[in-house]
Amino acid sequence: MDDSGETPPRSVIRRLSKYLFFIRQRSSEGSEWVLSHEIAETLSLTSATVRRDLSCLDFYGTPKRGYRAQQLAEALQKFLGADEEHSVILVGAGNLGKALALHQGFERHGFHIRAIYDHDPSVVGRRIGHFRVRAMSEIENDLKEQGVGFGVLAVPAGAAQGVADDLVSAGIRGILNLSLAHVTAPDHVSVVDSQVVARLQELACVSRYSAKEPTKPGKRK
Amino acid sequence: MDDSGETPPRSVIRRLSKYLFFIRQRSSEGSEWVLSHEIAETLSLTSATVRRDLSCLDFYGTPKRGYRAQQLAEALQKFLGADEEHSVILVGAGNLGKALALHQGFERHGFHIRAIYDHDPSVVGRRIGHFRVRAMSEIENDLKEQGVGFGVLAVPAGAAQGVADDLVSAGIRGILNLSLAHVTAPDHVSVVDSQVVARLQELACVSRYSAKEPTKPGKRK
DNA sequence: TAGATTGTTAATCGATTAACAATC
DNA sequence: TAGATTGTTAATCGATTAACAATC
Repeated sequence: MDDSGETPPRSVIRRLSKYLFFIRQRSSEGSEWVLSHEIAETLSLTSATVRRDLSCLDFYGTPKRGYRAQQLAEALQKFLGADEEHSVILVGAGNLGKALALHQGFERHGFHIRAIYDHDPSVVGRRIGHFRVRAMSEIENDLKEQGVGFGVLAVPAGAAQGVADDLVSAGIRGILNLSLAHVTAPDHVSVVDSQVVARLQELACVSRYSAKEPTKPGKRK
Repeated sequence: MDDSGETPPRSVIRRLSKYLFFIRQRSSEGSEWVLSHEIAETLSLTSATVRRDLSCLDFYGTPKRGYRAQQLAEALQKFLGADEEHSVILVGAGNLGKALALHQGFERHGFHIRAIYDHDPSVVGRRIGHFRVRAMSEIENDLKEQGVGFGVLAVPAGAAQGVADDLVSAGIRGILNLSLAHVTAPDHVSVVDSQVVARLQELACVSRYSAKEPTKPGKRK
């Protein structure tokens, strides 16, 4: 059943994105139908989890046939907002910020970088791709004029919370935090973390422990 | 008590990294002691979670004083392997791979990039910083000679699983997957995901739903 | 000592999964 | 129809947290 109104947990949202990715692929290969246990096997899950996750959607499968791939993809896109265009501003024009600005991945998924900002006066005005780095002080006005959605924090850890506060008071809708600092915001502004180095550290730690337990049948896939 | 031998869940490992980050900061500011509820408040957790997490360590606090910052930092470093140097190879010399190679963050946390590989013959041999891109076919020998630890997948989604398989058979210890594809590996090789665009999608989805529920006292911080 | 914080147990909460009636 | 898969309930599992004895 459709629990409209209830925010699904992040774990579910994350899986739904993966389902969408897989189903688009299957659909482009010409499959008309997809089964819950096919999705599950591909993504190392159980079919019960897949069916339960899909029950968030206002879309139903057909016993014995499965889910219509094309239509399921559309329902997922709509639910996730993956069919919409989003505006993004990038704060921090260091190596990381530059890389993101030049990386095609954002555009390809509907996230359009509207501007890049930096604190450092000697960086303001420089070119990065087709952008010219703007001063932090311009954020507030820019957002007012353009009604921008999300802010990406590619600044040093020490500066992250301060910048986040500025973005919040400028009316940002959500923050993607790439710094190692913990960033908080009021309830109406979501914060999502994405730190490559932190994931590497996690990998190093996980692998050191799994190496210690020789060949215990693995719980962690 | 110290559960040595038990692999701690990834959620705990992730938090422990954050504790380490915070405690180093506190320590560098001159604090001799840290309290569980200080850590908790800073990171939006409860003090019970912090104390329970820290009980994985072979290190104990002192009732009424808290934890010695310097020593707790050392215990965390040792537990997480954050005091060790790690070798990493990078597969994929596109925009993302280039950015990581030039980004100082890896080095600064003890992850040394040993080599960069690419599938495309027209890219092999090119310079990226002080690296020269190597051919995929050289991975196996290189790993044998140098005993490399972790592989970072910065390749297109369609190529990810294939490259992962190659890394596994070459004896890699763990894989950091930056592609949108789901990647699997045998139990003894851990896979950790880190996809910036996926986190942006998550943010867009979360914020769209939190916007709908007007001012219900927020569960999600 | 009195008061506060730790380490840990037991209770709660939420997420995953097994199982099965409904159904094509 | 017989067989297979969905949607959903109930059971299980694991993670978080409240609560408190131990202790400095």
